[in-house]
Amino acid sequence: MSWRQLESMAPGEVLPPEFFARSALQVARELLGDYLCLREHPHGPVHRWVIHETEAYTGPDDKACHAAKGLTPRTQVMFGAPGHWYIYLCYGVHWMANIVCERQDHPAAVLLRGAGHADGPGKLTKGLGIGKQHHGKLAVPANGLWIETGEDVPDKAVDVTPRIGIAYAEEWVEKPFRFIWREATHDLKPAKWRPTKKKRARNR
DNA sequence: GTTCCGATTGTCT
DNA sequence: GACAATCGGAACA
Repeated sequence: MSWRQLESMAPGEVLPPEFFARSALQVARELLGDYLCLREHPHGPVHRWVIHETEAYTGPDDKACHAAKGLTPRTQVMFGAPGHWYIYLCYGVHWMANIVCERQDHPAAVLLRGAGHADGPGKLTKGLGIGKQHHGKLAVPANGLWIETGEDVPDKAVDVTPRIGIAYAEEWVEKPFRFIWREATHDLKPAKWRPTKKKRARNR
């Protein structure tokens, strides 16, 4: 039974911080079908994109999780309260949108990889206009970026795979921490795993 | 169809 | 100074 059913939330309700105060794996799975919502101006239109792909970064022991290297200025929001946005620049090019999970002092987060017609985390943030201005903010409508309940997605419609782009994470590379809502993505190209250029050079 | 590669900058060593 | 939770386009098959 999902948290949503326990709390009997109707579709279209804002997910409160408590929703995220659980394991990143559980949150990542349940976010499928929910709406990523953005409003640029207080009186501007609300953009709602259905979330169809997520990844869980589970804590300080997870070598793929940025917080595995300890508390730094960049990662400190992951060590804080759940329900806040952790947003960072990847490859000097793309902003990644993550929402902090678990509890204070247990760094964990869920990366939003696909929503609406965007089939990658960089396209998602670019398409919606998410950037460093949202970093560290609580995910509530007053801050312009939040998540609302959508439909429940059944397990049979969900693919679970290893995470993308984390070839350095040793025994955590193969963990099935990526969740894809298949029906929502069948006409999008799936993200392919590929080692980074430098890793390829090293392996030659 | 697949594979390769550069872009571009914050972060950590 | 190395490298990164990516992407789009070019080159090749």
